[in-house]
Amino acid sequence: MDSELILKSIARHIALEPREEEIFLKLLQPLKIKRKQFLLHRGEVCRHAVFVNSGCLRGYTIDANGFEHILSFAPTGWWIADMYSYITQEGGYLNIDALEDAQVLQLSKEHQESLFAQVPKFERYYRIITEKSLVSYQLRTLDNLSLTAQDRYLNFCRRYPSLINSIPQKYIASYIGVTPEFLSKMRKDMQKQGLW
Amino acid sequence: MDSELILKSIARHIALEPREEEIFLKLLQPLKIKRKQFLLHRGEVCRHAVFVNSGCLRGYTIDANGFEHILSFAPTGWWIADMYSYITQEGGYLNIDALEDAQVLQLSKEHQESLFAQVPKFERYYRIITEKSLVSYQLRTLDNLSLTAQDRYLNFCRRYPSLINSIPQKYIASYIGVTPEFLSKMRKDMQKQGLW
DNA sequence: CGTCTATTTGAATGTACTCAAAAGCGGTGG
DNA sequence: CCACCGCTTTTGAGTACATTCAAATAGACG
Repeated sequence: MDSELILKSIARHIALEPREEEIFLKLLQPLKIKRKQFLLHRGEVCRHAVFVNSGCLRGYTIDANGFEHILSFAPTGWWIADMYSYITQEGGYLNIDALEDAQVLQLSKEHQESLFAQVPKFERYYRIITEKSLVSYQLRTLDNLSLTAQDRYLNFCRRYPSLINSIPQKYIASYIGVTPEFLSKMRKDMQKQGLW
Repeated sequence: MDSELILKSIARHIALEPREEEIFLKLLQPLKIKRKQFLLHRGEVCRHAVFVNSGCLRGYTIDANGFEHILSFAPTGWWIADMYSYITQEGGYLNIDALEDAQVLQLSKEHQESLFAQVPKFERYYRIITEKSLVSYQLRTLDNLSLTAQDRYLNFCRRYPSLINSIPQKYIASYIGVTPEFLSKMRKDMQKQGLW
């Protein structure tokens, strides 16, 4: 199990003693996922928070007309879960699958509670990363309210530069809330305008 | 200072001893705000998280064309802040003002840290309410990606029934991401269709 | 009661979508 | 190693949802 990345990620927010690191690592369950494989289907209970050691996952819904809408990408170094379901332990609304072969570390809800009991500092860690995630969804909400599709795309490129050339364009369209056809046309226009 | 509501609100997530309640309440600073009065201007540092004891506040941005976009309402019993600014203590992007005369309790960032040091349970409380807030922004993001304006309005009515008849309609339009004119037309259509 | 703000209404416009089809690209097997 | 297949991207024409701008009406607060 490769634990270097996750420990580094945690060290940015709280300081752990070797003993505490050990407690934490023992609660994690490594898992390999192939491209297109599902970690979670809508309606299931999300029993784990998942840290991505390598590869890239996505969380998305399917609407009444059968269209996919991507809520989040989780490239290397990110956490992903159906937060609603993880918190309530009721059936969720997200599908989670892999865009590329991936290696992840899973932390079950029970193990997380056990972790909080043994090493209360982790309450702080998860509070802080939840706060940061909250802020990014707030910014995204404001983007959706105030920006044109073109500006949302430019923002996406600034925020996720590593994804632009590593995932199919249609997923970016789905994330920013336009059709793949329209994103294609926008990009063509942007090239003509020299914005690209 | 009226502390009943905030204590009840906290009791839903963590159990406090009388001593701990006392520590907490001493860190709060009560404040009265009149309608249209600002608690925070964009660019300022958000030094307090604010709990609304009575009245209603809103957080919003103004875009490049001068249009307001409401990120959040905070009716009685809710917290509000410019989370980005509160976390980083750098200049924020939100304006916060009162839609009605309000009474609030302010918790400064410094006092919050002091609270965490004295009563670590509060890490848990703020983690949990941040998680819930995160989920609601995730749902809102999915609504923005997948629903028509009419369905976003219907969702708003289900989620904030108390606001529908207590705040000007144009603020609801701003929150769901349409112009006031269009919301007015939608409502008329919905009445014709008998959806209302 | 008067004034200021919010809401409604209508016509013209624009941004993004739908549907259909062609072109491009990448992986896999022969 | 090339050819084929499936998936992604591009292109185009027609359409729909929502906006803009302007003006009239309604409503709320001092």
